[in-house]
Amino acid sequence: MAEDRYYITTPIYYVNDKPHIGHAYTTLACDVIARFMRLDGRQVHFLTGTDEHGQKVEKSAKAAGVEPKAFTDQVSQNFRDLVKVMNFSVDDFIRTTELRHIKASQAIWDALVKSGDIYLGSYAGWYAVRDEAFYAESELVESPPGRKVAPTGAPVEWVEEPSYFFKLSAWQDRLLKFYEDNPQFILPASRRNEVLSFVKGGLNDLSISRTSFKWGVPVPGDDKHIMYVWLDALTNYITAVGYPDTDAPLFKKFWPADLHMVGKDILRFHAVLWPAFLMSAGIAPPKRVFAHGWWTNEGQKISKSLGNVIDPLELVRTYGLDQTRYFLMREVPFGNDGDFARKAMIGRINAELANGLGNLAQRSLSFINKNADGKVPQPGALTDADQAMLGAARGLLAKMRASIALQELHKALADWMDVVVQANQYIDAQAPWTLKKTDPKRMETVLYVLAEVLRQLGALIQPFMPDSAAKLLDQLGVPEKDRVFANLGEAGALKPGAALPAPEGIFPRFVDPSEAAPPKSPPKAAKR
RNA sequence: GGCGGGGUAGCUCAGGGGUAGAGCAGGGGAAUCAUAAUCCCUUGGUCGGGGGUUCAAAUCCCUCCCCCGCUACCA
Repeated sequence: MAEDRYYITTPIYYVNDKPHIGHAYTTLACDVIARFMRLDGRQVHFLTGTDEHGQKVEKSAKAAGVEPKAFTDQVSQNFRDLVKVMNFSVDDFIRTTELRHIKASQAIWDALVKSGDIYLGSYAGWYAVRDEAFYAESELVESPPGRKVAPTGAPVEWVEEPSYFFKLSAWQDRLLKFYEDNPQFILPASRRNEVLSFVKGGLNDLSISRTSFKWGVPVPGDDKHIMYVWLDALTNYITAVGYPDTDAPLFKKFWPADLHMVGKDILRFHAVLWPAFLMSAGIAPPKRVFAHGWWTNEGQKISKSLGNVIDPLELVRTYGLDQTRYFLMREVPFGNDGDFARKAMIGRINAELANGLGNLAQRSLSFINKNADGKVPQPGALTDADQAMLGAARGLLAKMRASIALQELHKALADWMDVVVQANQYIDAQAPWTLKKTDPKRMETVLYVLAEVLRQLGALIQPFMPDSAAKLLDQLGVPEKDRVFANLGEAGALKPGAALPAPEGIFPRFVDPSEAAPPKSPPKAAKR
């Protein structure tokens, strides 16, 4: 029996960025899981938000001539807009500049102090003014020989500033034990290995305060310091459920979180620092951190300097919302890096959505509309073929549930697609258009089976493509309240005789504008 | 350099001692309910190179070549 609650989070996004495909991808994966869990009967808390502190924000605000808070009010809106456009079903949107978060951050700080894991020391290192960054001794390069500079070529100087430290070094063994006791804390497994070897290599204490700028959460009792951004940022996950009030209803219900979804670039902060902070503060660590991969654009690494950043809003405009959601979840084994190729996108839309599910629904439903009086057909005795078809559709939930539990989102879609293909094979093999003339009763049975299969397919695709799934279920006359997974299988089977609305297309083919009307004879350049 | 993962059909990848697989692409055919969508059949690979163990190796061992990830404090 599955637990009836589920807490899932995205990272909080750094407001200095414009939302790009990476942000959309992370939150989309969470949205799919959150929707799946809700439909599967769980109470879900789905959190996203924005990280609004740090030196870069302070600088950007200054450059824009406004106070940091006014600046972040403005830019964090971009991320709230993304939530709307992508149809993300978030339950809470947290901002690190909110009072509740500042209180929570200071509270966890106090808890770390109380546990004896914080001490005052000084942070020293090679600092490059030009890069505004510290570099490790090992990162420095000699150029020209004898003179050490940053890998970026910037000159460095040795600087020291007072800083509070977290005794991370003391947590190595406890972290390793934690990983060992919770083998699925880090997924995919390959990432787990990386983290393990990193921790086994030894941990240094971590500088967790700064004095060089002001835009952050003040360290309790020492206003000259602000908290290190990562300690501040990670704390959002408990802020949102009521910390420091560990008796708060949300906290008691939802902590520890079931899943922190993150990009592979920030895995370590979540898989090493965060559990150490939490355990030190006497709070249970989350159950899982999943690190997903990155996208390339037509085989090219994405970067601002290359100018090939993918704008999710643009994708939605061009290909449609559900098509975009489907492609991102379907194209790549979740966890791996993937390539966004226009050709692949169009291929998926047309082959799987338009020709696969769309056409299956259209041919089935319009046949019912024309030949079964526009009502749910009356099934007779089921043949082996019928039962095999129904069995495949009704067995889908269990398969998809198993995949979603391990964040194998692509696998859930592959299993779903298998049933779409099987249904197209079924309709061809049963040929209701022939049965219409030879055995109308049998035809009704076949059509009923098809309608039932479509109902399962529609319900199960809701987490991935909410709007399109709703259209399909509308056409099957399934009331909104009956679209939860508890109604899959025989429990919520369609009632023969129920009137069905006239069907209409769900997924149009994507016609590539650049190929739509090829010129008959390419105009030859006039030579003269 | 160290640790880890990988190199299998044109493309993306699954398989992991016993007659080489899937999807897409390519070729042929059937059907005409449907968004000209669908279905069936099919071409195609000495499984990175070399060596070894074995009755038998894509699969185990050795070695070489190539690719990718991680190797601490920028979100």
